[in-house]
Amino acid sequence: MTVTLADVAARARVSPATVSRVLNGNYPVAASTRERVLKAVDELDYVLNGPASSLAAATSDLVGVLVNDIADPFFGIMASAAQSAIGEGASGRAGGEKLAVVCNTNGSPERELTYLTLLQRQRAAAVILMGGSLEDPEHLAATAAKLARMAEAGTRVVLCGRPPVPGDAHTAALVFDNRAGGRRLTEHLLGLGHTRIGYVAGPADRTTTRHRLEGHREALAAAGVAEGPTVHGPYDRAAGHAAVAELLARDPGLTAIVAANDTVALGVCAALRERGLSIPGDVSVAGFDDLPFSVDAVPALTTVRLPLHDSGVRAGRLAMGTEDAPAHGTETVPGELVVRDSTAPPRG
Amino acid sequence: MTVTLADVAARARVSPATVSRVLNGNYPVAASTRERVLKAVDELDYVLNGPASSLAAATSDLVGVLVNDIADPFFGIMASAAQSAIGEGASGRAGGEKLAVVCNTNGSPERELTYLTLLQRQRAAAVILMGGSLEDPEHLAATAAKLARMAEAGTRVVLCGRPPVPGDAHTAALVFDNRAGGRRLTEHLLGLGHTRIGYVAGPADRTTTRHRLEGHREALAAAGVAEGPTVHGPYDRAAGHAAVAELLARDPGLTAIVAANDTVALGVCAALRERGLSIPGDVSVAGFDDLPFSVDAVPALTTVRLPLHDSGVRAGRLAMGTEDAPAHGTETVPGELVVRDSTAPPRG
DNA sequence: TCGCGAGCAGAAAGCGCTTTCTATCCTCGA
DNA sequence: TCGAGGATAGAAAGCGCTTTCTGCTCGCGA
Repeated sequence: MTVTLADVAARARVSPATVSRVLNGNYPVAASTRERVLKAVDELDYVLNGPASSLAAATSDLVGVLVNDIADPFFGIMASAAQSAIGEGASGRAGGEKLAVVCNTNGSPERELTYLTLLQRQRAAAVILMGGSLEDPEHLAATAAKLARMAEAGTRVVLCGRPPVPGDAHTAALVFDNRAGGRRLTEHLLGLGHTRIGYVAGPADRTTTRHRLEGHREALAAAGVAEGPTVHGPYDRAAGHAAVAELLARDPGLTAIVAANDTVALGVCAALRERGLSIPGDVSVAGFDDLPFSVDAVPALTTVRLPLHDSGVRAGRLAMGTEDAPAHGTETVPGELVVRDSTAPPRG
Repeated sequence: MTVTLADVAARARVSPATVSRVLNGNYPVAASTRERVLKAVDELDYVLNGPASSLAAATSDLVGVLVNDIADPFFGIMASAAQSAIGEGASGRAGGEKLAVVCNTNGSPERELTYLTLLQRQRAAAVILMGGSLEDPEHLAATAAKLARMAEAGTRVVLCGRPPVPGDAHTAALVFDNRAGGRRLTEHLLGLGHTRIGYVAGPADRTTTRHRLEGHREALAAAGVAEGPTVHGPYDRAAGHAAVAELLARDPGLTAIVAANDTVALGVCAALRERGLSIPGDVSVAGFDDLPFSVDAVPALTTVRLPLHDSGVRAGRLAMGTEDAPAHGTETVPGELVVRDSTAPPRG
């Protein structure tokens, strides 16, 4: 029925052990023997049985990449970068081939845990968690426990764009400096002369949301400017679109709106236009992340650029063990303010 | 060290067989026994060993989703939809949990084959291939052979947005009617009065590219209008941006440009604006796919909407066996022309 | 010439689970 | 009261691979 190692061994007139060694290339095998084995493999069209080999070797070549929303380019870009870094890691020696798989949690804590368990079942070689996490203490604890357990079992754990787990010093973490980015963005607006600034935030219980918002407030406080209206919602266009009505209702004199991210900002822009307000003439708008489409928006979006691709690549390397973990386990990745056409001094 | 089935069995004072049956829920176990086992599982924090169980059962709970570019929302949306459909499939009986993993091929045939092999190694329960494929005969044959082999071994194979493999009647296929979509889009432009239409196509050797282009040409031929300049390039913004110069150089009198997809269209729009040309005043622009940002572009993009989400969900269900395959294995999924502000009658 | 170690191949013991086949215990119906 | 048969639980044989431990064969120095 299916071809097994033993079949190959028989055909090559060697023992199964030898075939295994040829395939894994971690034990000396005479060139002539190797050749004979390889020929048999080829002739029989043999495919290694992954589960069997993982079982025997007690390791697997799976690397899990967990993202909150795979349809969001924010995650897509990071995941793609990580995946390519992981794929490249393979190019070296035989057997180094890792299967990077991305799992979509949809921001749901249960799914996150489910995927983690499934990955744990598979004895994944590494796991990368991308993007902000929920701040629910219970879920945080559950996740931390699970990750600790996995790390203990030899799975490398990497955090990318998510704050490090408090107690744990063993997982490498690349965290985006959302707070500083948020601060800088608002400082830019304040510098332009805005004093009535609305804020469309992400879901209230996410780290990313909180940090960006805190940065915003820091800037406001430092300048002695009162905080404007804030609305929470998901990280999508519809949320931005819907938020505008509420923001304007709460303060019709708003001259600027900061959005949770670029996607939300696009929604804000659309809603503003529908109301006949010009950008940045009537209202300035700013986003976050600098996603690819942001430069093409009209007007082009002022935003904070995050090194999504680079971080993804580094996360992938960390997962492969190709790159050393940052000094204290955690490295803060700064964002860069990108000023474009959607922000300008307030009218008058 | 690690907790095994036997440990749980010992603690629950039953045989390993019984524990296995409780966990898989496919054999009658007395309620009291089950409870005892579950308690032991919980107390010991036992996690099933995936490889071992896959080996013994000769199946696994992995479902592979291959996409060309995970950073592209076109794929992100489909993959996300498929993944949620696959996750839901689990909700029923215990043990139905499948791990949907998305693999990024970057449009590279080698990587596609590599991932397929890796999935084959893992004895994946199903594989979904998303998006157009390369038209290289050799690669096509290699892929077809591999898929046939996998199907034979019990892996369900689903194609989504990719033409069916010629010889094979066993794999379900959802194919987008790119040709009809392309035709309709160009008919719309012709109806508006355009006769000098440029085309920014995708990579020359992809099915998606060819079908859309053929539809375009059909419309042109039917109307007796001569074909305008065509430029090939990747499916990204930069390609659209770069193509404009060449298109205009070849025919400075162009009144409309059709892009391979919305992302490319965005690049076209940006380049047009940089040259001081207005849209649709000077040049009409049309895209394809109706990605989320297209409605927010200024002007909003005329495009062809593909039911990306729905198709993804259906592909997921097909992979789970939750939905019956279409009658002849293949189903053609139509696109819908969406007319927005980026197209208008040519000036004068 | 003999012995020793390097170099290579094989034997065999699992890895942790599933599943068939068996054994046991009841519960009924006659 | 006895036997048949349903309902559960256990024993044990693998699933296909990796890897340790052994064993053999040479080549070379003494």
